[in-house]
Amino acid sequence: MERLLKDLTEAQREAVLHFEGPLLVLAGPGSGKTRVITHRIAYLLTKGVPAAQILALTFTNKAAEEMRGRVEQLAADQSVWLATFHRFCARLLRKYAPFVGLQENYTIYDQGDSLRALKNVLGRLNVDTTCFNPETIAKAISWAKNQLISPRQYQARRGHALGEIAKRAYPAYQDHLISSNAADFDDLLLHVATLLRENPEIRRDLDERYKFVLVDEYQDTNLAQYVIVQLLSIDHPNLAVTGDPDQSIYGWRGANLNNILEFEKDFPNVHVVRLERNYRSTQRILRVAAELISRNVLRKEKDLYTQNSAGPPVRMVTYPTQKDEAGGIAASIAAEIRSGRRRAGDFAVFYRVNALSRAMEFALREKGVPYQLVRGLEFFQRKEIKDVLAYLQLLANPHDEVALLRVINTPARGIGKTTTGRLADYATRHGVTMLEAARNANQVATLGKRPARLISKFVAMFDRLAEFAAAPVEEILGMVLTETGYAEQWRDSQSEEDQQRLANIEELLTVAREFDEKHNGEAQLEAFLEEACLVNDTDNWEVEVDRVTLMTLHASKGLEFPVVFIIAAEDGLLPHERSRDKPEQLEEERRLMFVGITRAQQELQLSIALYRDFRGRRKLTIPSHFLLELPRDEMELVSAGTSESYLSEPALPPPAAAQPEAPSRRPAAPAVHLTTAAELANGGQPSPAVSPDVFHQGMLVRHPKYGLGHVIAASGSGSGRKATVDFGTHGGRRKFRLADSPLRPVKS
DNA sequence: ATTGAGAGTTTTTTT
DNA sequence: AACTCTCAAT
Repeated sequence: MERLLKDLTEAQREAVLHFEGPLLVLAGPGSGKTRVITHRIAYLLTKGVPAAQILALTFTNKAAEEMRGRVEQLAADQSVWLATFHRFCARLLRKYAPFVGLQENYTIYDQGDSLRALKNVLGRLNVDTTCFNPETIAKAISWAKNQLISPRQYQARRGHALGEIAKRAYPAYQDHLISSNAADFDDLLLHVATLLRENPEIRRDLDERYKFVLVDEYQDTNLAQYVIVQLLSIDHPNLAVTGDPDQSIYGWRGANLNNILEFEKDFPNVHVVRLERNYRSTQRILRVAAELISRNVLRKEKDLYTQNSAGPPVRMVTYPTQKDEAGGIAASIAAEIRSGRRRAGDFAVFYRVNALSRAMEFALREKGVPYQLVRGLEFFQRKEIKDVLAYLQLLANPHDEVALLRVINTPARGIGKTTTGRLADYATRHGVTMLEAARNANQVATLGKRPARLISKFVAMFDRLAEFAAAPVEEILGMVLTETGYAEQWRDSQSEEDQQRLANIEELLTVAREFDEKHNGEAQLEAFLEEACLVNDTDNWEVEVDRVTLMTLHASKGLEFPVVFIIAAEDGLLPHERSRDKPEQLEEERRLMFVGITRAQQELQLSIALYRDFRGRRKLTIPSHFLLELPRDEMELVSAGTSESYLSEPALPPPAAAQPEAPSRRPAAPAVHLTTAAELANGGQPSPAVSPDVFHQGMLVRHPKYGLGHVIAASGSGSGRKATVDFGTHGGRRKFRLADSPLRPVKS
């Protein structure tokens, strides 16, 4: 107990020591929020609350993982259920699926799958998609689900064309999901909310079971999540939520700020703790942040303060072009590293949209500064991965229509749109699944001889696969690849992309093996698929690695860095042009900038470029309105000169000790891109020479200046051997005389 | 049924 | 600039 409380401040202790009854912790940025949650869990455990009665919900796997780690340190061997909302719901639904019209082996559709399903439905409904694309309709349906509006309840607002379409599409889409025994992301929450609402005895059981519910980032909850935690906290109203209204940046995903603003109305006897002291940033940074956020109207006043030092002024830099911006930042980072004052891992660069990362990447590469690029969805969204996983989906759940349609002609086996359309008709008319329809291909009158034969062949192959459905995941995957010959189409290909696809499939096999090992081979196929779609590549981001971090402002939430650069603080980007019309959206953009600013511990630089190339054109920019709202007395305004000065900055020398290469899980197309130590060696000692003959077509190679590339072609021998190498976006294609080139093979 | 050229899009994306 | 989707030709 002593140990638990010793490092806590008065306010933090107050939150930790709160035992029963509702608790609201309003925690400003850098105020030790995670610490409060983890310590509170540990405290509950020492008070004798069984671990099984504690449920802690987060929004990201990363947050859940981090908390798990910290709780384990405080109270080892106590398995508290710490999960994301979606994972918690997914598990619960495995048990209670029949109550909402699903079976236990239901499939989870990710965004891509659900869009596919919607498109199928729209096609069958003959909906005119000229005015509204499927994405827009999907958004409308998703919105309805987040509002817990069922297909039957859905009403279009008068004269709203989109609403009229959604009113037709939503019920059909939902029927389609149910008959496919599938749930989309929104359903995971919607179904659980419905389950709890409509089954009082189940609700009571679960309320009893999870006596202590904790929710992190409560400001980001949507109505469905709100209802779920409320319903779990009626008999045992020990709901403890933490959050910061000023850091709500997911309104566009249905998050409702009122959930946290009105928590006190929901639980009149709530105990409120405010954590306003900041332990992260300098006074100046905090003041800039506070000043900015004070412009928001829809907000609870908060008093942010810190006893940290004042720190240097916040820099506000104007560059001539985006190239100068990227080059200037890269140069100053390189200079700081060279002087030994900072390490690469101390820096982060944030931007509003992913497209802005390009120039930054290029500049860092040029200066030899190692970086990691964090991007949202990547690996599990790739076509080749989704294709292969679709086979597993269908094995786990034969009702899954999206999976069947994806798989039936992949790789191409001559079963086209017309044929699948006829199968679908047959399935609807006879009330069977499409797989069953395919099984009866011979009886489908509309089908010709050849298509029927091809389909039967496919079904036969699928049945052979089905025999392995209970095997370890890696084995199933192996069988899928063998039986379908899916990977063969690329095996002999010369193109770099195809080789990447192969590497990605290899990587999937590795992921499967790791999964099997973790679960002693006892794992369920569904669990693997659940992981595949509920996991995000951002989870792969590594704190430890000594590299500059590049990420969107959204991705930066919850992190901190000694030095932060926010680039492109320009009108149309920050605030984003699509947020300009509505005041509440504008406020969200302001919160987004607030989040970015408050990530900085010691130094902060905001910047704009006078000219920016975007979507293929160069435009004269307008500085962000937000910049006018910052206190000038805390800032230093800099107008950076022309590009010449940056270009003459020398590149970084190679690091003293070669750093061990970070374990990049996805070698071919990592979501977290890591420049390697060798890429750093710009002008450094050459690595030991290799014979030109070891290079061959398809090989992954590394060049000190251009980074990783693939050998497209290689010919000749000995000192005359030449190769063409593709370095992707930044280096392009280049030819080398191998004997004289600094190219080195990369073992993969 | 497959392929390729042209047209149309374009935020953020915890799950 | 880069990507996806559609439609028309093969």
